[in-house]
Parts: sequence; C-alpha cells; structure tokens
Amino acid sequence: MLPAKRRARILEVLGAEQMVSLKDLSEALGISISTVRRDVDYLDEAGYLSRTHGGAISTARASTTFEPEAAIASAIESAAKAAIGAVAAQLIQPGQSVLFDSGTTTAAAARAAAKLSIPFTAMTNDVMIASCLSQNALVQTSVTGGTMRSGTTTLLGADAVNSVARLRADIAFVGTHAITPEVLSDTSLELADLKRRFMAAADRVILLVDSSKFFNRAFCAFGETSAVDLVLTDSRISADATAALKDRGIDLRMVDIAP
Amino acid sequence: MLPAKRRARILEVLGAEQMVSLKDLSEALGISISTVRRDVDYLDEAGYLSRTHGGAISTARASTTFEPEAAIASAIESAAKAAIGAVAAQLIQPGQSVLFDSGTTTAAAARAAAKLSIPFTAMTNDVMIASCLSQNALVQTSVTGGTMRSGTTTLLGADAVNSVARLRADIAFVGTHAITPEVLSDTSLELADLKRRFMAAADRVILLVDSSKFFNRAFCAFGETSAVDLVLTDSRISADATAALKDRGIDLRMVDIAP
DNA sequence: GAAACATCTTGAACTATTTTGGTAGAACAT
DNA sequence: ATGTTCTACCAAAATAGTTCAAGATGTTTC
Repeated sequence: MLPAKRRARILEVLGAEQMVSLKDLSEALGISISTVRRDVDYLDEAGYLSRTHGGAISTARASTTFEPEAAIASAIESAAKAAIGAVAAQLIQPGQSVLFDSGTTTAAAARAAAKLSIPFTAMTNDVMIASCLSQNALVQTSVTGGTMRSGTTTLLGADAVNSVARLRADIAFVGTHAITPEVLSDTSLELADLKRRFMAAADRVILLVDSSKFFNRAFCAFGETSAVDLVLTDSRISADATAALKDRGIDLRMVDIAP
Repeated sequence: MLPAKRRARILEVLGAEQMVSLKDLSEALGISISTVRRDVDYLDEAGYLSRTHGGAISTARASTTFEPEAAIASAIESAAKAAIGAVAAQLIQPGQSVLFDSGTTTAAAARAAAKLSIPFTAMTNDVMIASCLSQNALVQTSVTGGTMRSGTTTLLGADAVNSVARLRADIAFVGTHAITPEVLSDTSLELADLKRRFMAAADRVILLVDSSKFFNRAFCAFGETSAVDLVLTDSRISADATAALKDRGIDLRMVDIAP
C-alpha cells in the first residue's frame, strides 16, 4: 500500500472513531506499529490529527477553519463519495438545469453525471467539476466567474455570487464541511455566502455529505437542514444522526458503500 | 504502444483510482517500471499528477482529464510550445496583472508562470490554465464566467466577454489559430470576440504562436498584427515569415527549441 | 526508393536513497 | 510494580536515480 493511501485511511478511521490506538490502526491496516507511529507523527506535524499517548485523536474538524489539502481531501472517504455521487447523478432528469457546488463530494456527483447519456444544463463554481462535465457533449456546462484560492479549484468572490444570483435551477447539489441536526456550516465566509446562493437559486436542494461530517460545526453557518429537500449520505452514518435528522422531518437517503 | 497513448492511459487509470503504485501501472500497461517512472515524472512536471514515493496520486486535473489523447499530446508533447511558454513567463514582472487567453500555447505559458516565485494577478477564460496557476500561492487567479463547449476547457459567451470588458491589465498573452502578415484569425466568432477583448484590455499584447500557424487563415479574423506589441514564436519559423512581419515593424522574438 | 547516419526511446543493470519492520532500553500510565 | 508506549537505532526491503546497450524512429544522402 502506498504511504499516501495509508495516511488517508488513518484519517478515515479517525473520522469515524474520534480516537484510535496505534495498535488498532496497525492491525486494521495490516502494517507494523513502527510505520503507524511514523505516519501518525507525520499527520500530527501537518495538523491533521493530535497525538496522545498510545494513539491519536481527531482534531481537524474541531478546528473550524481547517481545510485539508486537496489531494488528501479527495482520498478521504473516496469510496463513500463515489457512491453518493453515483446516486446523486441518477436524480438528474433530461433537460433539467443543475447547480454543482464546489467540493470533492459534489465532484464525485459530477463525475457520475458526466457519464449519463441524458442532456442537461450545469453550472458550477468549481473548475474541476466544470472540466469533468464538459467531457460530455450532451451537457451544457457553465462556470461562474470568480477568484481561486491557491491550492483549490473553487471560484469565490463577488463575481461568483453575481453569476449565481441571476439563476433559477431545478436542482442544486450542495456539499458541506460539517452538519449538525439543525445547521450546515463551512470553513469560510465566502464559501458560506456562495452556498447560500446556490440553495436559494434551486427548486430542489440536495445535500451530498459523507458520514464523517456528522455532527460537527465549522466556522461559518450557511443554512439550516430544514432548507434541504434531500440529504444523501453513506451507510456508515450513525443511528443517532439518522434519528436526529428524521425527527426533524428531513428526507434522508443512505447509500451503500462498495467495498 | 505510443508514448502519448501510454501517458493518456496512465491519466485514465489515475482518474478512476485516485492513487496508483508504479508497479501496478507497469503491470497494467505491460511496460517496464523504468518507462512508467519516466512517464509519471513527465506528467508530474506537466502538472497532470503528483508523485509520491512509490506511486502517483491524482491532482484536480488528472481526475477530470479524460481529454482525448490528441489533446494531451498537443498540450504536453510540443517542445515548441513549452519553449515559447517558458520565455513568455519570464516577461511577467512582480505585481503585474496578466491575462491568459485560452489555448495550448498560452497554457504552456501558464505552466511556466506557475513555477515563478513572483507574485502577480492572473485572469483567464481557460479552466485548465486557471487550475494550473492556482497551484502557486503567489498568484492571484481569477476566472471569467462563461460556457464551455464540450471537449474543451475554454469559457466563452456573454459572461466571459463581460468579465474581460471591465478589466485593465498590464499584459495579455494571446494565442491564435492562424496568422498572416496582417491578420490574426481563429475558428469561431465567439473565440474571436473574446480575443479582441483581451487585446483591448491590456497595455501590452503578447502573441504566442508556434511556427506551424504561419501563414494560414482561419474562419474568423480577430485582430491585426499591428495591434500586437510582441510576437513570440519558435525558431522553426520560415525566413519569409520573419521578413514579412519585420517589414511591418512588428517586434518578433524567436525561441530556440530545447533538445 | 534504399542505405547510411544521427537521434530518441526503451528496458535492464547497478548504485544511492528512502522506507519499513523489528529490537532494546528509557519514559510513561495505572 | 507492571505492562505499555516512546525514542533511537539497525538491517532488510522497496523505491529512486544513473548509466548503458539494443532497438526503434527520423533525417540525410545518393
């Protein structure tokens, strides 16, 4: 297994468990304790987790504005994201207009949507999603203007907001950095602002969120769960989380993850 | 198997897998590990993927770049474009604002510019160029809005035009499909319109054009050679062409092609 | 066209570097 | 006190970098 893959898996475990011992990690990943120790130290150094005696605890999401580098973000929960994306794409009807928020989960949806053979119109503020969708000649792809923060593929700022403000769409696929039973939140004001616009511009808001995002709070709230028409998540979501959302009458669909 | 085909297949694998070891690639493609290593290093250099010890992981672009092999080939295999791009990047001064037209030659300039360690502001209508530039934290990258035609990474249309119309930049790097001693031309009205705006918005217009574009005419003229402040081309340009341009008082610089 | 020549690419052999898993003693928690 | 975890080190394995000869490709010359 590749070092990078190993580290991503460690973060996945930590996303689900909050706390793990090095021993457990060593057994779960089938690698020696020495290597686990080195990986965990590395991730600690890089700020992805915190070390404790004998193990590691997740810290990334506790820090409300922390964003992992793109390479790692896309590797974390990649199976869950792909599964969620595949189901999301199936919800698109021929001829509809669809908004794709930026993010790795919505990117998975775009990748699946690009393989559909139905025509639809798409708009996104993520250049990676855009170039993905534009592979399919049936998809009319538009991109918001805006400014990219370095290391990301996300367009933000006044131009992006204005582009979205003029629109009316059938569906918005929105991602989120964190979700509680009531609130969706993300890491920056600008991101939050734009997500709010996406949600306001669409008849049907579909939230794509893998199970590791429950229940956390990030820096900046951008909407309420009640404003979402459908939540798509993976089957690793906890019973607590499903109950809390269903109590609020939120339509929740779980997607089985391929091994 | 052709080198270009090999590299395209590596990107294809990487689009599906997120990470692969060199060993796996070697087996999957039936080529030696040495060759895989060379290909992967090459693609890393060109920004299509990132290397890790023992393998490669997909960057934003790799997972979306199911570009036809021909597109990859023309984008990264051309020594002339790379050489022109490298020289173009050197013309950027710290703090300047720079417009990057869409196209493979301007993309080469963007790749070189992304490796500079000077801060500047960039605006482009090509999402590939944008994701290239945004890898450098010193570069403030903006993207025009617009619509993508399928199979391309180019943004066109009213939104793109409007984005550019508001700007004033120090430099515009402009590509062209064809050039005669008097006229620059390209393949579509929309493209031509946007290129015209780029040229009007910049104090200094620098035309990046490899020698194969002399002297042809494409469907739609978008400007006169006299409106260009500097023409950068490669040394394979014919003597006729240089003479014709110099007769018109056009500043022409030839770039030696690296071996 | 074909032969001769130069150039580039490939795969393999070899060396250097990095990574890995193990071990021994020190530090730690209960 | 006792078992566990940490640090530091080592040898083995894997990967990266280098070099080179054989083959493929491209160019020139006749």
